[in-house]
Amino acid sequence: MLEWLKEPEINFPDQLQHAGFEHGVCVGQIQAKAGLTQSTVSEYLSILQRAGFIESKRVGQWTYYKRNEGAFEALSNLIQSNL
Amino acid sequence: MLEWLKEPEINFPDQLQHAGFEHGVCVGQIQAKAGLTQSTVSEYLSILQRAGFIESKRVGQWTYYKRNEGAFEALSNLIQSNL
DNA sequence: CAAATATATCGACTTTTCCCGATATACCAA
DNA sequence: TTGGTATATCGGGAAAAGTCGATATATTTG
Repeated sequence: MLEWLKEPEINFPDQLQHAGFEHGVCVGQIQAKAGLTQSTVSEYLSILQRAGFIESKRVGQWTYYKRNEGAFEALSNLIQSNL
Repeated sequence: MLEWLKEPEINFPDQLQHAGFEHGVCVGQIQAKAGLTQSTVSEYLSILQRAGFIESKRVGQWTYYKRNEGAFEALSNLIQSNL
């Protein structure tokens, strides 16, 4: 999912017809692509958010998730310096 | 354990009296510091080795493990470029 | 407000991981 | 070769993570 969110236009072309990608990709799109149930994907996304790898933005009835690039940079640096 | 192996002299001073750190630190030393059983530590180390993070060298009845710094560098780069 | 849609949360079940004791293997010393 | 020490492997029980269906919450539309 994290890799998918790197290129929303390529991995979630369906969303383009309804909304842009300013705030990220909505749960339903990710769920469809993942092939897991709605509840599983929702929980998974919330875990990634709590871990800081993605951010969420509620817009109407949709919740959009997008990557927090800083977290990946930080993780990369952490491995390089502390591990 | 991976962090411990960064500075063997500091984290495993006992070993200095018996051997150097050229080949790393032996299982017993790591086990004592970890506070886990011998079997658990042995298995853990073999997993880390299979993953490429450490290398082992058998010397007599001892097996010494040391870090493979390249693996950490590679992981850091992987996160930065692919994730 | 009622129905429809999107997402979140809950409880249970399954799968995986963690960690142990027991035992096997390898090596050394006498 | 026998006994002692160090490490590896095996089998199982406990803990954690993954996944689901059912249900709750939030939002939009009529």
